[in-house]
Amino acid sequence: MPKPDPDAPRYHHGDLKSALLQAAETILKRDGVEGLTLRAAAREAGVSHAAPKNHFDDIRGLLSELAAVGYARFRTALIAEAEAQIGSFEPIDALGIGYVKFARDNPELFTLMFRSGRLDFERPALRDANRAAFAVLASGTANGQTMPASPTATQRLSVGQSASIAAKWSLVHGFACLMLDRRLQPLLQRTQGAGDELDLLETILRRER
Amino acid sequence: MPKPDPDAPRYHHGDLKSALLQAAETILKRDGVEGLTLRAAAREAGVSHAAPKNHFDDIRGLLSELAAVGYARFRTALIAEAEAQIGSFEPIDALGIGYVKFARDNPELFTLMFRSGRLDFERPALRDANRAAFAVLASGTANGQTMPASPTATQRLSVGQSASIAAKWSLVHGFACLMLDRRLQPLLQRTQGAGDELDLLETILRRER
DNA sequence: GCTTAATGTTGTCGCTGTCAATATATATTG
DNA sequence: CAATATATATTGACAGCGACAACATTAAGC
Repeated sequence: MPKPDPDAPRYHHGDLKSALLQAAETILKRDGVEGLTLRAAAREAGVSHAAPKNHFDDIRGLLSELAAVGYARFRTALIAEAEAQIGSFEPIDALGIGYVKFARDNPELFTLMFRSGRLDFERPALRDANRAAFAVLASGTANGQTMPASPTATQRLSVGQSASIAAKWSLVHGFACLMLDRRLQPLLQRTQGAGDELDLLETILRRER
Repeated sequence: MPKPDPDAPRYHHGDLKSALLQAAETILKRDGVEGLTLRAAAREAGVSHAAPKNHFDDIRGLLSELAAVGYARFRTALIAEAEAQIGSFEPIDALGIGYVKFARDNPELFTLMFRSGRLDFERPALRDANRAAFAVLASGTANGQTMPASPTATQRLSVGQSASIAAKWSLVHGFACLMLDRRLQPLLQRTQGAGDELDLLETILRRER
C-alpha cells in the first residue's frame, strides 16, 4: 500500500497560506518591497502562479497579511524594549527606542508596514494587528502611565495630551523613516564625535526633558 | 506654400521633455504614484510609448526629474513660509510648518519625493534640487540663525546641534508622513476641542520651547 | 548639400495582476 | 459507504507594464 510520503508532490499543500507568507518574507528581505509579487511568492513556495488567489484574493491581500505579521512582531518588540529599558528611559521613550530599533532591524518589513501605500487596513487581520500594536504605544504615552495597555482606548484626551502623544510619535516615526532612507547620514558625518543613528536618538530623547 | 500649422501633427515635438513632466504631474495628482508609468505619461502627452526613453532613460529617470521639480517648489514654499511667519514662530519652526503644509497641499508629490523609494538621487537634477531645498532647512536650524542658507554647508557640528536638527526634522517629517497616511485622525477624533492637523502641529511647536 | 546626431515610432520580449475554466482533493451528507 | 458539495490548486489567457532593438524622421554641424 502507498505510504504517505511527505516528499511526494501533493496536489493540495496542506498549509499553503503560511508557506506563502514565509516565502513572501524571504522575498521581501532579499528583493525588497518592489520585488515582492504574487507570482514570485508562488514560485518561492513551489506552487502555480494563481494558487495565492485562494488565500489572499489579490496582491494587496498578501502584502496586508504579511504586514499583519509584522505588526504582531512590532508589538512584542515594543513591549520587550520597554521592559529592557526600565530604569534607563521613561516608558514612552523606551517605546520610541523600540520603534526605531524595529525599523533598523527590519527595514523592508517596516517599509511595507508604514510606507508602502499598498496595504488594505480594512482587512481584519491587518486591522487588528495594527490596533494591538498601537495600543501598546498609546499605553506608554499617557502621562506617567505604564504597561500594559488599556484595552478600552476610547477615553477622551486633552489637546495637551494629544500634542504630547503626536509629538513623540512623529519624532520617532520621522526618525525611523529618515534613517532608513539614509538621510541622517550626512548629518552624522559632519558631527564631531558622532556615533550611529541610535546614539543620536538617545541623545535627542535625553535632551527633551 | 504650406504654412507652419501649429496644430499639424509634427514628428518632432519640440519640447517633449517639459510636456512629459507636465503630463506626469497630471497623472500623479489624478492617479497617485502607483498610476504614474512611462507609458501613461507618453499617452497623456500624445506620443508613442517609447518616446520618453530619449529624455529620461527609464522610469526612475522620469520619477526623479519630476521629484526634482517638486524639491524646487518645496524650497520656495519653505522660504515663503519662513517669511510669512516672522513674528509668529521662530525660523526653525516656521520651516517646519512650511514642511507640513507642503505635504498637506501636495500629498502625491510629497509621497513621490520622500516615500516612493523609486528615485535616483545620483541624477544631477534631483541631487541638486534636493540639496538646495535642504540647504534652506539647515539655514533655519542652526541656533538663532536666519535666512538665507549658507551655501558652503561643510562646517562641523556638535552633537547637541545635530541632535537639535535631527529632532526637529524628524518631528515634522514624521508628522507629515503620519498625516498623509491619516494615522493622526483617530487621535484627533478623541481629543476634546481638537482642530485639524495643522493646529495640532502648531500646538506641538509652541509647547516645545 | 551632405553627413551625422538627435528625436520619435513600431514591434517585440518577459514580467506582472487578474480572471475564467478546469482538475483534484477534502468535507459533508444521505 | 457512496454520492455530492466545497475547498484548493492548475492551466491558459489577456492587457498593461518596463525595456530593448530596429527603423523612420527631423535637426544640427561641417
